[in-house]
Amino acid sequence: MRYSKEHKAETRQRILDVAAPLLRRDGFSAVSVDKLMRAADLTRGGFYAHFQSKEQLIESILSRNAGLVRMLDDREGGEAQELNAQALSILKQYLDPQNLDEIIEGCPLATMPIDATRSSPRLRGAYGQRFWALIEQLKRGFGKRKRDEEDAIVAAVIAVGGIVFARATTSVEHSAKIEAACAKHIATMLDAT
Amino acid sequence: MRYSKEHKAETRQRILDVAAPLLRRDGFSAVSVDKLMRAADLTRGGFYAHFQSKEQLIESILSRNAGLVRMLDDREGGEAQELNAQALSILKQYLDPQNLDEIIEGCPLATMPIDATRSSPRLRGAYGQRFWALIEQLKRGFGKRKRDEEDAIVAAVIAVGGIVFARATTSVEHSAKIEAACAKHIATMLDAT
DNA sequence: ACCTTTATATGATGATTATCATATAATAGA
DNA sequence: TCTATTATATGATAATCATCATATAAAGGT
Repeated sequence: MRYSKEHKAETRQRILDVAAPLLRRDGFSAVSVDKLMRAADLTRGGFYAHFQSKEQLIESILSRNAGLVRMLDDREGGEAQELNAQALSILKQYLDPQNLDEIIEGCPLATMPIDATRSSPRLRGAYGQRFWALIEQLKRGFGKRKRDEEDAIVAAVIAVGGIVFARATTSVEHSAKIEAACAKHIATMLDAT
Repeated sequence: MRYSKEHKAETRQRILDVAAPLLRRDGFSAVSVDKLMRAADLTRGGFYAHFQSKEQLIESILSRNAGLVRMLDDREGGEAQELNAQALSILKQYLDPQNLDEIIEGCPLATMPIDATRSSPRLRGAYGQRFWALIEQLKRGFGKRKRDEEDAIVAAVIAVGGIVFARATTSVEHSAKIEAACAKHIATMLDAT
């Protein structure tokens, strides 16, 4: 080997890190291999030494923990009560209008659901697994009632959906109202648990 | 004029009707002018006699009432109580797993939020207005409490978001669970109103 | 210092894109 | 029947796409 042992792995990682936010912002079809490699200070030719195809790159990105799922993953352990409080605090932060462009651009769940819907079963499956991982994480903090899972599903839909729809309008007033209503409703749900 | 007076208007309408489901299913960028005109049994050249640009066609489509908004629009009038019951029944139908591909493919709110997010302010504004129209319609049936609007927002996010995320996975079990949990939660919310 | 192996770059392919200029076809009014 | 006018079709442009074959460059082991 002529390049240092880690060189290729580092480059691969760099491609992933550079491509991920581009794909979230512009969508699967608007980000060409050429663009993303240029963004990583490389040229398109080398891409296929790291990934079999553009689809496989996207799958790698969809399969990583990121955005809201990662935020919840980073919680410390604790009793259900405490996990619940942590989740609530994270969801509030997630739904803070100040983060609409910042944090939120980093969350694949909120930025790629329709891209995933229109993609191959493979990619749709990868997205679905991440969404379900979110639900499982929310369940962790809940009590042992029958409606655990249902409440976790609804909380996930409200949190991520709130971002999706808040982003899909030009009215900052409407955006703020959507986020505030979603945050409040989640707080009510989690408090009542 | 050599063609009958209505001819051109009819053709324009046909283009809109054919293009709308294509755009919802495949997204703004995947539907070329060529494809959509062929689907309307025409050729790409004529397109620009009807629309200034592809963007303007999309704006026309986003501005029409369709999907869930139309379903609620078609309600008969009545007292708040009755409007509320009608809305609940419509939302249940909307969230019925049986309709995931059928009715749902027709709802721009559930199929285009991310396309809108990534588009010009003009298109994002058109989408946002339709989403807010849904919220206004849901408010109609509610009581006069302070939380009217907040509840309507949350109901809208759960209904449309439920469809968005149910569609974004390959697992029919997960899809069904998401839709069921969303339908049940909306029922609880509206009953309590 | 050099050679061999591997990472990246260059150049090319054939397909597809939005848009427009120009050509054709269709028919209402004369 | 003919003509003037308008709706649609054809052909072209320059850009972009994913992918690959081939060329170059980089540096570890000798």
